[in-house]
Amino acid sequence: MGEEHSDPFDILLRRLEPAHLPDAVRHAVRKLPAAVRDFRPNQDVVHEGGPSTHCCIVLTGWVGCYQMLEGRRQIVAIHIPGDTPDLQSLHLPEPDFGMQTMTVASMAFIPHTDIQRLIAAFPFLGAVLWRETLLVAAIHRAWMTGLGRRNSLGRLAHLFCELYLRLEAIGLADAYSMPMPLRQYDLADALGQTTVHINRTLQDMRRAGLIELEGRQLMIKDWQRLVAAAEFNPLYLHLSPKVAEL
Amino acid sequence: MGEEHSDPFDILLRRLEPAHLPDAVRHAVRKLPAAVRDFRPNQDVVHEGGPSTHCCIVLTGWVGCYQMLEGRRQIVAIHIPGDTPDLQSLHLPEPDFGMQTMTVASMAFIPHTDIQRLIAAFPFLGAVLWRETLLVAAIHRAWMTGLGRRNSLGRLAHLFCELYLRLEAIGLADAYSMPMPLRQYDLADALGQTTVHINRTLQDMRRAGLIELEGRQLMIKDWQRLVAAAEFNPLYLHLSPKVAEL
DNA sequence: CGCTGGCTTGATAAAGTTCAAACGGGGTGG
DNA sequence: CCACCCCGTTTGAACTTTATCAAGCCAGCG
Repeated sequence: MGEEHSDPFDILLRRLEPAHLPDAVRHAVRKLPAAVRDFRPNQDVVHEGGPSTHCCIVLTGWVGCYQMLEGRRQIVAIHIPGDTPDLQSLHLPEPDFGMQTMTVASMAFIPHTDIQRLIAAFPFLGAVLWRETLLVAAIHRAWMTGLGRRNSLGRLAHLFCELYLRLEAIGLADAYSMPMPLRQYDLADALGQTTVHINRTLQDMRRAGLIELEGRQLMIKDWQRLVAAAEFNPLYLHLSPKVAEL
Repeated sequence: MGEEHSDPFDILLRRLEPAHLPDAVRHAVRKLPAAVRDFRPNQDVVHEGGPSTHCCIVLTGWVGCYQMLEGRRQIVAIHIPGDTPDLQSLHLPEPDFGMQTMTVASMAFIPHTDIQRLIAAFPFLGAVLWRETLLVAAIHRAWMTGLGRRNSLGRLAHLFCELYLRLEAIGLADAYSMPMPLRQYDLADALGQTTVHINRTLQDMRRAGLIELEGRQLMIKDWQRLVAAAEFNPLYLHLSPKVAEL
């Protein structure tokens, strides 16, 4: 992984590319002050408690947002490079969830004040960031439907379909092959089940020839049947139209 | 219910009161063109398919947002008067969910173009509406955690706590008594369970002295124990501080 | 070589679903 | 005014899915 020390905003701007930000905005974004921090896996991303003062961008690695109940964890979002997991803190500074790395990861932190200033100067950027938060909410809704109405296999299948398309959109997956750094207990906590049951369902999926999964790499063996098993409709991801190809 | 024919924006502005919109903005909002429509219960709120061109405001009654899977429904949001269920359509015009009235209801519809114009003129209004969509997402997260990690009683208890506070905030509930127009099958579809099971759990809650529920009216008999059973933390609703009183 | 973290297996229990039928109250039409 | 019907609720019994508990496995690493 020849990780060249590039501008931390490359990945964000790539993510926002479909919005066709004007050059002026792109340049202004690049001038934002970003504090980059590196994390180990399973490390909490803490803002020293209290109201948030920064937003973060995932540069590399995967990050999960979660809520805790007595002894139980629910992962409410999984973020990949280019994502902005806590943009909501701009207007809801009191966080309602925690963030945790799922892998080795690096993140950039940008003060709210600077983002606000930029939005004031470029209202279009505000709209683009607003849209980002709406996409997160759309994914939340799809997850709710999975948690409420899909069985174990459907939930796993749906998550794999979603993550494949999201990774593919940023160039981190291709040819039905993708990284899958999540542990079985992460999958369990994202899908509202136990590790044991996830393990058994994964075996079912392998036996059914839907997927191959080993060494942190997931291969989708039969996209059509996986989509069918998931009752997956990519609409909610609002990706560029070329997804229709699949 | 002496339903005076008042300005459709009263309820919205009341909802947004904590934001302290300047008078100029309030007046501009009131001048927005609003088409008011009345609905029967269980009626779909259709935008004639295709991309949305309007946003709606719930004026009276309750409205649910839902996603369908083969033969199964998941309610992903419940909206009460003053709520704006599809603000997200401003930036994600392709809807990823349907809307359905849960009661007799009336709604106001406002063209995107007019809202966009107003946001351009008053960026502060844009921020306030953005925040509204973030609140919806925060509620989504709380629901996910319930769907994934709470048992039947916890889910019902949590929903009742949430709805009580939301209704109380707009003056539609008081003294631990609130309207509960949702049918048991609505509760089931919101909480990812079956009507039969919801029915049995409701009986448990009554027997435990947590609630009284009859004639579409819910009385919370023991707020403290209901909160405990729900593991309810009102933070995510971002209501005014006086909620701390409870 | 022995630990550790994550994966796998088995047996048992609990929570929730399914199917089917009955109940009950409010509204309607004869 | 009564009978009926409809919609939502309630009940029962059998069944599935998923959780729980506990132990074993296995590969990579220090």
